[in-house]
Amino acid sequence: MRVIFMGTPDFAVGTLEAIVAAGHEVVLAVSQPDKAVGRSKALKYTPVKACALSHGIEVYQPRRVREAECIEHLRKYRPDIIIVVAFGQIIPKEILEMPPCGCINVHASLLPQYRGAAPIQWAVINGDTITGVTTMRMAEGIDTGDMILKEKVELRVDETGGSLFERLADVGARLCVQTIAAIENGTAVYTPQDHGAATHVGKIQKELGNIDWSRTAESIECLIRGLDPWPSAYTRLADKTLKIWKARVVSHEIKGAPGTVVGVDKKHIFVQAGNGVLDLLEIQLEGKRRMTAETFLNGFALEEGEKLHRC
RNA sequence: CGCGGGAUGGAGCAGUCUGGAAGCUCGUCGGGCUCAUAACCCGAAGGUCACAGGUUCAAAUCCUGUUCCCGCAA
Repeated sequence: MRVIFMGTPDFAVGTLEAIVAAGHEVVLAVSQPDKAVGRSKALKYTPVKACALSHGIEVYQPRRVREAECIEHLRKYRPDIIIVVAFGQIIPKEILEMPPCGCINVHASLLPQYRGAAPIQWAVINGDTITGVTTMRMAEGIDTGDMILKEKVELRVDETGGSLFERLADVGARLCVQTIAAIENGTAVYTPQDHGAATHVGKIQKELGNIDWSRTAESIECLIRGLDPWPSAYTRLADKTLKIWKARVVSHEIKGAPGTVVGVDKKHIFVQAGNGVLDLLEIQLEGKRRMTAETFLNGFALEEGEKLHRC
């Protein structure tokens, strides 16, 4: 099939690779404009752009796909199908109706749950035990289209946003190729979503990682994993930002006010949460690199009774 | 040149302001204690103080340039 692929971040790259590997003719890759990134503020290709170029696929980076000029540009490529994976812009009706086989989206949740921007992180943050990937034929609303294929994925106890990202990206790539095949040979079944059961999740705001120590130890631990590797859960220590990369719930005792360091030994930092105690296992102080609590304590005199607080 | 922090034995840090003998907490190795130990005690090895210039009788420390790492911002 003649495919137009629309996507931007790493999550979409595997799917693009899989479509190419499946032998489809990707006639155009559409990605968001390159952005200045990193300390040097250098412009960087989006992951999808980099991948497309390495396959010799033409790349198109409109600021707004809904503009008439962009829509007409896409039409010239006469796609049979358009695949959209984490593109980052709303696709207008004209494009949705353009290809004969429709616009297919790969979404990293079990729809109708977690419609919206950051389903992966939220599954971890909410402590879910199961999530998955759904492919659908896109409709005008956000993630409201009829579902085609769905695959469940179980979350591990140490699942992070990053690890789940990779796993779901793999599943999504495979599912997308299967979906295209089903559409091509006419066996695709389109199942409407139960709109009444739908839930929505928004973009991850950095501020979400600002730890509220009065919350339960379990929910903080899930937050830490969900926001790893980006944007990370953090708190404040010695007037500096302290990122927390890994922690473990060790008890449900209350020994002090939320945020209080209730115990320190050579390898552990015990912090009071709302309903129990968290052992901080891997942390990163502003300006320093990420390290285990043991390593951190070799050079930092952390005293029991010290307070961690919101920024 | 967006803002800021940093580079010191294998790891994490102090020392830099106020130049003048390399320090702390660990790890490693050897020995001791112990039923035993990741615990404790004793001892040892291990560092061109990121790199390149400069100032000085003397530079980890002051000046100039370079490289790399990290936080913020995007």
